[in-house]
Amino acid sequence: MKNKPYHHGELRKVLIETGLEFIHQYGEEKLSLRQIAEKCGVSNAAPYAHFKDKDDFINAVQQYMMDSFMDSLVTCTNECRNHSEILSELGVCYVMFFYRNPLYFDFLFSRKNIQIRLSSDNHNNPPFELFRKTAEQILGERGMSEKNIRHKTIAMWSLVHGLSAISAMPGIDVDWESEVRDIINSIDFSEPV
Amino acid sequence: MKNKPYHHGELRKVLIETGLEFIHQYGEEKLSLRQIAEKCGVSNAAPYAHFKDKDDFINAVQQYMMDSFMDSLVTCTNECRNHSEILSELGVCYVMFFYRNPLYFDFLFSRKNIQIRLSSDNHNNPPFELFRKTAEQILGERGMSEKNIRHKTIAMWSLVHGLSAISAMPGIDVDWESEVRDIINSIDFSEPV
DNA sequence: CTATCATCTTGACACTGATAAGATGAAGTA
DNA sequence: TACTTCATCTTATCAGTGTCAAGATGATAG
Repeated sequence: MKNKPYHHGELRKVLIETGLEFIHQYGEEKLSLRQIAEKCGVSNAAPYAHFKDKDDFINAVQQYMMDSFMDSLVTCTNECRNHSEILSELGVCYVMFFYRNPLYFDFLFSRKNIQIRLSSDNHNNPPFELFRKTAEQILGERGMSEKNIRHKTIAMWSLVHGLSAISAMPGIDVDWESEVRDIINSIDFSEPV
Repeated sequence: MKNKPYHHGELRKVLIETGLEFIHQYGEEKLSLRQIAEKCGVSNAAPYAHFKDKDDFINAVQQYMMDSFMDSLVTCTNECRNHSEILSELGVCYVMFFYRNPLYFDFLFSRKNIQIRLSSDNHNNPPFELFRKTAEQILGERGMSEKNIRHKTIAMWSLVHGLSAISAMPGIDVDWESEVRDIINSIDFSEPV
């Protein structure tokens, strides 16, 4: 039980977690590095020992959040027993994550943040990569052409991503999860046109 | 040719247009009201005669941008000659708007901005409303059930909205428009499952 | 010609991100 | 033990921001 030791010990980690909690409640645009530092009981300049600037800090928080998002997606695919439903289950998991954490959506996918994470061929987007791999496997087993697989994959991810955007908007309080499942299942992705 | 008259004349309009141009180039998060005022040749407090605060200004710019976005969508539906293709053409128009103006996407649809525009039943979203009306008309003509229409409509809008999110990401330089058309057409929205 | 009042300027305030200079103390070295 | 080193943290300071109060301007109406 330390009583304010001069060296915090795990300040970097605590700063990130405090920032994450703050964004969960108030959103990125309200975040001030000085306030986060104060909440952690350190001076305003302390964070600069661990982060180059505010963008660097925001980036670290985003990395942290992206990891937790990816964890829930991977867990979902591992737990899914019915192989044929894995794509739609992955989609529901994706959407519900942002239904539960609406303020995360803008933060994770805003152009300002994502341009750090996307390479020039836009294939360095972790959730999209997971989708792509899963979809290619499922659809490939059914003998779909490569071009068709690509289109279906992008379509499936776009649908899910767009549903997430809706889920992150204010004022949705119906039984959204079951409707999301119905919507995703209402589109047949498995057959070529 | 006025030489700096004390009263600008149409400052409000010029501020909005300057803000729009700035966001087009640099994005919302870089925007400073003082800089916009300086670009317009007025003092830092001048905007406060026309806007309550920065949020109010941002909101006005967003309204302006939303109107121009809606204009291009409505024009698209009016110009579409082939009735059966109207939905997919509307989708392509939607997506390509953000392909041409990537920084507009976050600005128009970020939770921070959109919560001003969405009522509690989330049916006050102009582009979604246009989609809904169009889809209900097209799909209704084919005798689809009401529930199915709702699901297909949300699915179609989600797909298009998600594709827009991709289009607004950096590093997409292939022949995106034709691929977007293929992707949208690869999904059959007209038949119930 | 005068009064009104929206519009604009000046000057100030608190807050922010950022940096420099110095204080602290943990960990290694003699 | 005593000394050195160096990442970590504090204090002080800077420029830039949103915002407001007080006052200057001048278009417009009476």
